[in-house]
Amino acid sequence: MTLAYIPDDFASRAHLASVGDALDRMGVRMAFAKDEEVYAQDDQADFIYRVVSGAIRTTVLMSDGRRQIGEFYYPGDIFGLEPGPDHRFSAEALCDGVVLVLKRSALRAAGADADLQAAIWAAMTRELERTQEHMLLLGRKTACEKVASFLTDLSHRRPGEQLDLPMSRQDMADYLGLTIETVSRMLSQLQSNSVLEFAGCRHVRIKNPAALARLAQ
Amino acid sequence: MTLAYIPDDFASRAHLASVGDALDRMGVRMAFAKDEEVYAQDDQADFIYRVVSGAIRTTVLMSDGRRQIGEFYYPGDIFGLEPGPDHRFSAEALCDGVVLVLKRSALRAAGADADLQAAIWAAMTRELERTQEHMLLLGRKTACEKVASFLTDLSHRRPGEQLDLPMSRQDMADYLGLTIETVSRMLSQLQSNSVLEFAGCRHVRIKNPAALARLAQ
DNA sequence: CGTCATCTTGATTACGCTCAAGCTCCGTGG
DNA sequence: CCACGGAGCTTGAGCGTAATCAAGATGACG
Repeated sequence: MTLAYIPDDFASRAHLASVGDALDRMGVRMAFAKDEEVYAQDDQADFIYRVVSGAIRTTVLMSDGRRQIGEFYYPGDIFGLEPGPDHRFSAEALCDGVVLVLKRSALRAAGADADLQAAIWAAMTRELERTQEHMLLLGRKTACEKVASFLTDLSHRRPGEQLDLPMSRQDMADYLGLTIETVSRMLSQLQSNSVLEFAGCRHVRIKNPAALARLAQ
Repeated sequence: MTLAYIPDDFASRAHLASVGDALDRMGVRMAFAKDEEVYAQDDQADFIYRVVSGAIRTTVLMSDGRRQIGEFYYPGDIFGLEPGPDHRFSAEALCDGVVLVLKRSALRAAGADADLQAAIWAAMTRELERTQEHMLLLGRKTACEKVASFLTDLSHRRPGEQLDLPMSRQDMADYLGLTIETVSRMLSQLQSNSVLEFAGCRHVRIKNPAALARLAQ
């Protein structure tokens, strides 16, 4: 990890935070290389983070190496919010990117910046909603529904003509509770059904969003 | 649902909340019958709840009837905490029981009751930790590991010589992302391996907690 | 004591996993 | 610019775990 940018009057600005995007003004920009760790499991949860560019995954490991991905985060998303004192998941960069980092104590010291507090509260809300939706997916959906749900969700979070996938098939598999082979098969099947069209394995166009949403249940 | 107990000077006491258990003094006791709904999916999340007796499950349904149970709550547990404006899951009584209910606005009006705030924060922390552990279970554990994890967890939350299960096999299955048949088979297997001993299908004794914990991974 | 929901057990099926080749694509260096 | 190499992806064959379908057994309650 390398410091990409530190505001020159970081400390003195803290108390001025009141309007607009406090994170932008108070935070420190840090660049992360692909697969670099932003924070580790059991680290103290002293900071909050926002993705500037690139993408982030949060993961938990079992002793035998089985892995579960908790969530993917894209530019604009806030992550690292945990009410407890330490992180239960680790966070890593999916690809090279930049993250804005803000110490929680600085946040408290700055007092009630209404906008920032609202943004954090909104992020916690989204976080919980997504986690609960993820539990339903893991517990009760079929492989096809899982993959369709994943793509539908991603397309809503990253609108655009073409969807590009910053994560590997292994990352998708560990997010969906599947194997890479099953993920690959489902994607191939969706392509042969004319729901998707791939232009290289990391670039998809959703040809039939309605059908995809239907398959996602 | 029936009102079981309303403090006679409910309103006047609110501003006195400062030490001890504010929930006890400010909350309203309500009795729920087995399978009765405490709150519904998409209800406004205006209240927080604490189990006094009995047990509660939170559930989410798919359109075709598939069900996922988010969590079980036992006496002393706080539930219904959601940062968003409405509930994503519904909550129902597993068996007849009593729940203490406190309106959030009353909570805010009462100001900073340090003990209560700390209890709520601790509950949110536990909630998130449990949810993340639950995701790992749903996504990456085998049927046997799921059942063993469930019993190990339950035994820690409800210590005692004998463990009694307030939920049906269907509830366990919907919590673990399995079918009732698989749950039943795993329990039978654990009994034949002398890890468990049943005295009726709702009462278990854990004969070998170490083995159970090992199977839970 | 009888009835019915709930739970257990058995037989069979199927979905997704494992193991095993190939293939693609991308970066690298000649 | 193209050949090479290798990680990551796809596809195939066979298997295994858990689901489904189908009887029975248990036990709670009137």
